Amino acid sequence: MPASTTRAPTKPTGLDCRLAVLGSDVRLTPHRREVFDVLASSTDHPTAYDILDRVKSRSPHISLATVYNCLEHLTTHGLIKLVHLERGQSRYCANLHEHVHFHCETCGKVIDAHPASDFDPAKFWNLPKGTRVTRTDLAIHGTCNACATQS
Amino acid sequence: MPASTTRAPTKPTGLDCRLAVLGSDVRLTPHRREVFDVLASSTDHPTAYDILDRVKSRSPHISLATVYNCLEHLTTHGLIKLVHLERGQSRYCANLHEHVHFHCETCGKVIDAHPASDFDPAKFWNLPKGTRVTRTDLAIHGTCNACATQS
DNA sequence: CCATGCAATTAGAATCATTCTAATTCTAAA
DNA sequence: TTTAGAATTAGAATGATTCTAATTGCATGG
Repeated sequence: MPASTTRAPTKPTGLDCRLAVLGSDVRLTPHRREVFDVLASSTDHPTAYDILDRVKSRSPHISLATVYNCLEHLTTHGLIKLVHLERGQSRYCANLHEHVHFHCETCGKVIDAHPASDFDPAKFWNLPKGTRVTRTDLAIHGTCNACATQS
Repeated sequence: MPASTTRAPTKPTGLDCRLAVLGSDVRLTPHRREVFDVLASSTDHPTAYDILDRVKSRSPHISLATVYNCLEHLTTHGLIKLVHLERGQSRYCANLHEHVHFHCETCGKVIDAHPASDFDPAKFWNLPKGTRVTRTDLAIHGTCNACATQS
C-alpha cells in the first residue's frame, strides 16, 4: 500500500485543540481516540469496564488490557484524570477544569462540582517549606438530593 | 477462672475519653484496643500490613483478618480514618482533627497538614441544592522538601 | 456451676481490579 | 522490503481485601 493513502499514521496528527494546547507528543491511535471520545462524552465518571463496554460498540475486538493501556497513556499525558473515590474500581474523568468530585454514598453517582471562585487548596494548609505540589484531589462524600428526598 | 479476675469484659469499659465523647457503644476488645493504640502512636499512616506487624509484637497470634475486622470496626465507629491516596494498600489514620494528607510521590511518605484557619470545603463548591455532605477527603500530591532537595 | 448464645477471632479460600507477560500485528522509516 | 519500535491482544499473575466456615471466649440465665 503506497504511503500516500489515508492509513492512520503513528506520528501526531489529527490532534484536537486540547492536544495542541498541551504541546506534547501525544499519539492518538484509533483506540486511544475512541477511549478518549467515550470519556469526553460521558459525565458519569465511568470505570475501565464501563469504558470497555462503550468502546466495544465501535471496536468489538478491543480488549480490557488495551483499555487500561489507553487510559494509562491518556492519564500520563494529562488528557484525562484518574479518580479514586473508594477502594475498588477507579473512575476516569475528561473534565480538566478545576473541580472536585461529589460522591453520593447511596446511589454511587459522581457529579462534578466547580468552584464558586478561584480556589487554591495549597494556600489553606500549613505545608512544610520546600514542598512542591503537583496535584490535589478533593472528594466530597454524602447524599445527593435525589437520594436524600427519597427516604 | 473466676469471674472476679481481670478478665476483659465485652461490655463497654475502660473506654478512653474519645469514646466517651462520641457517646457510642464502641466495644474495645483487647485486639481492637491494640490496633487503635498502634495507630494512635503512629504518624506514618500505616497500612493494614504495617499494623499487623506492629501489633504482632504484643499479640503474636493475631491474624490479618482480625486486623481488617478491627480497622473496619474502628472506622465505622469514627475512631480512625481510612485514607485512599493511591490504588493499592489503603492507609489508616487516628488523627481526627480537620486536616489533609500530603503525599510525597517520590518517597511515598504521608504527612498531615492542618488548616491555617477554619476551612469548610463545602462552601467553596457549587454543590446542588439538597446535597448532604458527610465527609470530605482532600489529598495533596507532590514532592516533600527532603526529596526535592536531593535531586 | 453449667448450658446457651452471641460476638470475636481465626485460617484459608475466594474475589476482583489491575498489572504483567509473551506473542502478534501494525506502521513508518531505512 | 526489511527492520524496529510501538500498539494490541489474551490470558496468567498479582495483591489487597473480603468472605466463609469453624472455633473460641465470655456473660447471662437457669
